[in-house]
Amino acid sequence: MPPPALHSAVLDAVGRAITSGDIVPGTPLTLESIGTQHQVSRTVAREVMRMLEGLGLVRSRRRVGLVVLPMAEWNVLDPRVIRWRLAGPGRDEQLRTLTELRHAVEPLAAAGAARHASAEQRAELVDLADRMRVLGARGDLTEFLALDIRMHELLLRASGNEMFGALAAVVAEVLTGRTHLGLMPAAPVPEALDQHEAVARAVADSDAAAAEAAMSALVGEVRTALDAAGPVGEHR
Amino acid sequence: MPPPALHSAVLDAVGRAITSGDIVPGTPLTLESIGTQHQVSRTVAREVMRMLEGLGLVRSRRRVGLVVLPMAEWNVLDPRVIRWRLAGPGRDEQLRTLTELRHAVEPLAAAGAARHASAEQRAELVDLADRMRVLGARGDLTEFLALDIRMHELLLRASGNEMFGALAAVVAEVLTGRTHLGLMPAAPVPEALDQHEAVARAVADSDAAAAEAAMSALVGEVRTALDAAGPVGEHR
DNA sequence: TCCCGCAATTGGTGTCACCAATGGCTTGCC
DNA sequence: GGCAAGCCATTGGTGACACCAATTGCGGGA
Repeated sequence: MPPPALHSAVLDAVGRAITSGDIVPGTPLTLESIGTQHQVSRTVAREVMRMLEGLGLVRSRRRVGLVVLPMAEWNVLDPRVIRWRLAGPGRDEQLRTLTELRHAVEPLAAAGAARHASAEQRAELVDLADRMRVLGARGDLTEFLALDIRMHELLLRASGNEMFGALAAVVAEVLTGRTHLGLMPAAPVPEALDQHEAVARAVADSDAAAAEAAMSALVGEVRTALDAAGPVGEHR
Repeated sequence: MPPPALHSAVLDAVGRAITSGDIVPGTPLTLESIGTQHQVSRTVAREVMRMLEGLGLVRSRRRVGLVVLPMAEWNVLDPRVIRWRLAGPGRDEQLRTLTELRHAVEPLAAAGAARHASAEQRAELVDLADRMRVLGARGDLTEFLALDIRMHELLLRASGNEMFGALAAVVAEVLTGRTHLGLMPAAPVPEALDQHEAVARAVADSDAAAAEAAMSALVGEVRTALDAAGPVGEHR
């Protein structure tokens, strides 16, 4: 329903080219080259450039053009950057680091949710866990994914800390990426279902310590599963 | 040395106005109004708008203009947003949530650094801790701040996880904000110096568990100090 | 030969005028 | 009173322009 939006298409193309490594850091681009390359006017190239600058992918310098920045400067927590990088090479490494981040954040967020969640939120969490079990048994991965995302988003947003809430988009990208990349088993393993239910229950019971432990176990499980499934990115 | 850059000044002004709450979510802006308000052409207003859109502060809709989004949509992890919000009302709440985020992330990052840091990085950490002790005793807050930032950035970047590294800018904003807002004691408390040194030592010794514990204690200290210092934002 | 300084070139920065598309709002018909 | 059609404000996109800073390369002097 939103019209294709020209500049966002160009942004996507250039963003992918940079994050995938097709354009090496240090390479200078020009508005002219972007414009002609994507059949687009100078003005929209400028807007795209501003957005890329906001994502930390490039820096604009006079007389020199847009220099592509090294990865250390990238806004690797921005959902767009995550999506691009999950689609390119190094997605295993990407999933590893993101899962580690989840391991740091989500247990504390679950504990926070156990303390601060509203009655409606607690009820929805339990309901979600139940429906996940049903859908998991049926093997409907896309619907399961939607519930999974919803549950983690709910937990992060109910944590009483907007910083955790801001990471909901990150987790959503990770989950969808993991599913679409075929890294999920055909049917969710029973442990995962149990752990989701344990988290929901602990939050519903306002048991912060239990919620934190359950969430920690859940993400830890994901971590070992990732290590077992795709140890492709052997580095050093 | 970078020229003042016109659009970034406008971005700053509008960003501050939104994050401070002067412009309530739902309010429609127009490029025209932004342009005339800041004596700037429509084109640069458009670029500013694109950046604000990237920060999740506004969404642009045809025929309506730019609608200011609710706080839940904001990119609260972006350093610019953090700086703006730390300068406005609600900075206590802001510091609380950011410190909680640090509590989640920095201990794990320290553990990672103990495993992955290079020899140079380990040496610099120990050196930084030593110099912090010297400067702390002398009471030079601004120099101390620089070392503090450097140390935390080093730890996050050496963690072996770029996601943690991306939070270095966030931590830097928190530390500078805390100092410039006068929330630091005239001279750093001895405990803080000890804990920084303990972290540096543990990382140098490749003792991940000790590094994690020391960092957890350090951030925990900050947390209780904040609670004690400024319980202004009594909410519920 | 080497270094310093000056000047030309290049490409971002900012402005302007214009047209296309769209969607909220109003008007008017049924 | 409800619904449909058309108006028009406002963004989306293009092209051309003046301006200025920094890079680069040329030339002259030591």
